[in-house]
Amino acid sequence: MESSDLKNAGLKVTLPRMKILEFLEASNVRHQSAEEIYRALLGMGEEIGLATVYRVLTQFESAGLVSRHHFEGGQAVFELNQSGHHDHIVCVACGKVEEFFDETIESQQIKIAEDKGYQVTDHSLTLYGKCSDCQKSG
Amino acid sequence: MESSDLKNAGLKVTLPRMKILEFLEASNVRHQSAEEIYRALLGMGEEIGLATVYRVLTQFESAGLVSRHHFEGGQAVFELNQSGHHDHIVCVACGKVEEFFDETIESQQIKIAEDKGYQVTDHSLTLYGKCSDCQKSG
DNA sequence: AACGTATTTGACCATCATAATCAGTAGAAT
DNA sequence: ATTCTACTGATTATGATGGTCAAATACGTT
Repeated sequence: MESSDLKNAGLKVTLPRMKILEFLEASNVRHQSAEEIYRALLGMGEEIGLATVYRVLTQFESAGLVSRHHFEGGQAVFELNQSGHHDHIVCVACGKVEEFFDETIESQQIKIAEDKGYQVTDHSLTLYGKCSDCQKSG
Repeated sequence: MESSDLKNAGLKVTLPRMKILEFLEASNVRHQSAEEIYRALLGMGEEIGLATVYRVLTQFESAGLVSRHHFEGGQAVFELNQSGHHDHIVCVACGKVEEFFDETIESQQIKIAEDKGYQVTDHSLTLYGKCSDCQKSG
């Protein structure tokens, strides 16, 4: 149930927040920009403002419900935090985003940081390349 | 000599380009935003426009002379491509940026991409954490 | 269920980083 | 030196996102 997610996150249960959360959960596209989410909701006949979408997504991020990624290109994309941590591989031709998790890389990152005296709080790893489909067609 | 760098890159040798390249080579700060570079040049008494700095840095990037990084925070930072490829670790407290290169991570990235059928063209890996100095003081 | 208050919303404007325009200027080829 | 074209710089435009504020709404209390 989504409303409990919102309550657990310390957010008042409001219509726009519910709509956005429901949309993210129902959508089969995992990485979407604020603008895309906004347009999708408009297209579904929902009355919502773009500013609200930005605000709510930022609140969701602070609450740990979503993650914000800055791939190449202007807009940030948001994804629901349902599975655990993972990194991304982005097709530079079609924009498709896939996820992966690699224990070797994860532990190596920690080790590197420790060697340099850093306490890691976060990291971002994104691979860019051409997916198999785009290699054939392009 | 810098002018040959510009010629090799297919760029006409002009005063602003020389000034920016010289500045980057002379500076002991390796990662700087367009605005920072602009202000530094102004401070040195150079007459240059901000638009030119942005334009030239973008040209340098296309020519492979510099790399552009989007760490957290609004502006992109630029760095001269003098050493080979490396990744970054950024202190979230003081903003200090260090560089590292790890063969294990590099090869593992290629392997992951290949397993998924991707042809890697690029990647970006940035670790965020607290450096040893900032751990002590805060 | 109705009320009251503090939060939230949405329309609009502000801002920030960066790109585009365009008239004037400066490289470089003749 | 002249001419042609690419470059520069001031300004304006743009696109993503945050701030403002009056109107609307959620939710604890009666």
